[in-house]
Amino acid sequence: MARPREFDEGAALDAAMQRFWAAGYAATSVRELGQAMGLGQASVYNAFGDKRALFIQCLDRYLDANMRARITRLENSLPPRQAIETFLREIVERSLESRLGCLLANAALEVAPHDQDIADVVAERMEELEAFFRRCVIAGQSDGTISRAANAADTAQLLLTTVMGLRVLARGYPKQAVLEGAVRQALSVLGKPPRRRTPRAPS
Amino acid sequence: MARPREFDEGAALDAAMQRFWAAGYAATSVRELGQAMGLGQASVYNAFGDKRALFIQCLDRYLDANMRARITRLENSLPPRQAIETFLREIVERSLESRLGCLLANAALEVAPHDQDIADVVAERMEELEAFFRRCVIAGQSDGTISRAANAADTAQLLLTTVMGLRVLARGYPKQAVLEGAVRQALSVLGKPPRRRTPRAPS
DNA sequence: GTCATATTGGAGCGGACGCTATATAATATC
DNA sequence: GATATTATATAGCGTCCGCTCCAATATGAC
Repeated sequence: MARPREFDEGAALDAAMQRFWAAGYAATSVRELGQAMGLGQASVYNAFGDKRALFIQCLDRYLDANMRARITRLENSLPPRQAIETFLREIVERSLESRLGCLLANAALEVAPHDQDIADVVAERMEELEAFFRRCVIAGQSDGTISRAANAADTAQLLLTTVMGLRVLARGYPKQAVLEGAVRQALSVLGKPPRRRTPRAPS
Repeated sequence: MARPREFDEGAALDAAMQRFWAAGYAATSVRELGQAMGLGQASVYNAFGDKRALFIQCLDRYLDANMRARITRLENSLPPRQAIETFLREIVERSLESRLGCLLANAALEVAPHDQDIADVVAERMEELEAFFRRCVIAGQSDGTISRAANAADTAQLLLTTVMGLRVLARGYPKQAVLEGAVRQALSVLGKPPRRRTPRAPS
């Protein structure tokens, strides 16, 4: 009953996401976004609302495509301890490839303190990541691959904090030795990795 | 030989620093800065150069007055393990008081990737904080208050990462239980705190 | 006091900002 | 094919941006 869109909304959102990711919210203009998306400004506003609404859609898309997809993939394909280890190691890999860091961390610092809606999204997703770590720790303690000495909630909170810290370092102090050392030491709180197939929990 | 300044440069820098700290670099205009500093724009440019130069001066001032001063104070007044513990606990306290976070972390995410000079400052100061933690860990291992099981460099890197992560959470997910749990678990890598006055190192 | 120098307030530069109004083009329905 | 509806392109709205010019003002050196 009307003229159809000439562009792929998903691809356009991806392009906008990349700009916000690289340059931040305030430093990215709607004109730049439109250019990156291959759209005129009118189409941007027509399809996605204003700049803030577009940012929220980009943030959601980023989190679904990156964080949540990674959680699902690792949780379904690896035993819990390895899921944690792989999660952190993948972040180090990405951080050494580029200085983009993490759009969630960037948004948490730049936008969340001044925008309640975005703050809610950020908090919700951080909680989601924390919950993933907590599930993994508890499962690992059950199957004997993670020490029962450490409190699961505390460990999950440290892992969340470590991820966010790594993302800051990725943009501001991207030294391989630092990232890898931090991860190595963070993982040490899980206890020594099991050498046998079905090791006993220490206590 | 000329008309003197009518304002206190330090106080003006402090006022500008607060604005950058709270709102970020891009989202703070020179007009706002001048207003907060009690200066006309001409005086701002005359005394501090352009916006970017002013930001760098604010960042330096922030780091000297906060990070470096704290390092010096703790290192001179406390034994090494307590210096680490107090550093982290003070950050948690500050994070629960306000959502300001840390100007260094904010700058690392927002500005460093696009400005080499600022990136250099950021990296330099991160290295400084890392070195503080490393000194403390090594000293604590010498006096027996910190376990020798953990690698000192790795531990310092984890502590640096934890600090940066806490600063992200402060702005985006400021839950007391999360901050405290993360710190508790991060400190656990130092080994159990000594109960006796002069405990032995474990090995 | 005179002069040279530096600071200050205010006006304003050119340009980019977020966003919108309007007019045209393209489609599904009937 | 006429109509209703949406998408696109262009132009432009008012505002704020970083920054500068300029006249007025206030000091130290002589």
